[in-house]
Amino acid sequence: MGVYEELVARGLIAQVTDEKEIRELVNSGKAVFYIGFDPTADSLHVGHFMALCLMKRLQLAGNKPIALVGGGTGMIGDPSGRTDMRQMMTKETIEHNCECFKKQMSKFIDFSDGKAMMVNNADWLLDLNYVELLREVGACFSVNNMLRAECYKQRMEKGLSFLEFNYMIMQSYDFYALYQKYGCNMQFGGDDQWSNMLGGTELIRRKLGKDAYAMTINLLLNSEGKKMGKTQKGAVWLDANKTTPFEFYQYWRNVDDTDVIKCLKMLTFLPLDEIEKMAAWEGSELNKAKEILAFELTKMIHGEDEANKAQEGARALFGGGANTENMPTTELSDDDFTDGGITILDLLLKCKLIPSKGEGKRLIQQGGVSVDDEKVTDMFHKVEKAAFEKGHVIIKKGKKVFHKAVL
RNA sequence: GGGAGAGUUCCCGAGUGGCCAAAGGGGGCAGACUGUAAAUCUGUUGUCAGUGACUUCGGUGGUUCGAAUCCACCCUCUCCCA
Repeated sequence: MGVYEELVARGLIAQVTDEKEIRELVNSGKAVFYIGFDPTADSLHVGHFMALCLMKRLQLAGNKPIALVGGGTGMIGDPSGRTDMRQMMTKETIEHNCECFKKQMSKFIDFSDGKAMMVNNADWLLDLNYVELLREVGACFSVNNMLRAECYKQRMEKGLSFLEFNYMIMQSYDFYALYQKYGCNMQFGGDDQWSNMLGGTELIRRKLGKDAYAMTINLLLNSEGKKMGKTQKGAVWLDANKTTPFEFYQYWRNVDDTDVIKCLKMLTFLPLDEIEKMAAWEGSELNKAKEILAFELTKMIHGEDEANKAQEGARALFGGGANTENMPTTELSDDDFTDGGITILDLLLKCKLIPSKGEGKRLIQQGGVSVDDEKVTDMFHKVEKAAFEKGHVIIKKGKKVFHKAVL
């Protein structure tokens, strides 16, 4: 089985421009491909991770990846699939984010000995001259076609500014530039990028008379059709400071039954036949598969040590015993105490477990708070300093959120 | 440039002088049931020292005892015409 077949079997491939050509190119390790990442935040998230995995898989098969950081396209903002305009970012933010991306990427992809490259499209996009650009590529784009692009559909109703409309041209130009500079003959991206990518192949064909290919990856959607890797707090980040390894582990440990196998296939490097065996598991047995998924992913991103810690921590907490070692922790100082104690509401607030006292009261009234395994029923409850004699106090919010407060 | 319409709480969306911290839905949070799952059911969902006070209906002023609601100006967006 070649890489291409494996990608198909894992459910990663969404659309391709020319299946036969691409299969041959990829399987023979002759592809020089790029994936673009726009610096919309200071950390990569799960969606990016999937793209990086794909890069890795292809690299292992002998193909050469180019990771493109969108220092230039980030100045425009991609309107694909969005209903409103992106907030414009300052140059400084973009540059900062690019740096963060670079660091994270080099953890996954081997950039040594020219096995892979990292480029920034700011290097060529920012120097473009408007009139020259129009004369060079403007004639190659049909506004009629662009307006028909699926990814702008929503924006045709709510409004699309000229700024964002140009995003497709910038991305197409990237592909065109990379083709000429580095012989990049293929582009990968999320399925929402399809029209932008076609813009690039079209441009290369028209300007250079050469064929280039595009392939999109299925977006990681859960059974309800929503993008995975998002929580109510925002994205699940790869940066340990933004999403702790434990939180990261828990996110995957808690995916829906219906999504486990799909995630294993799409995100992990476990052999397909192993995953197929897990697919036969039923009922609560699936919990084992979820543990494997959570462990594998945490290992890839935060290393084996962190993955072990997260797993042990989770097992201990949910298994009954209290392993407090890797729990999120808040340090309290003497100032937080009055008359030798701290009220439960202040304590929750201090640990950032509640955004307001009103919410804290509700939690307590509904029986969602425990301190050292004792349910708190009184909203004026005071935690005495004596409770900290052993060094810490364990607060449980709801069923799954544990927090340690130390003095 | 001319004309029409819209902007409400996390999101969608009712409300058109006092009974409005603002219907309904979604989402979130908590409880029950479970497998740290889903589905379902229940409660809850502006802030605070909670029989009360304070801030919130695009912005700024105004009318009024009283404004999300009326008036003026401004900003943003959509649609039609050029």
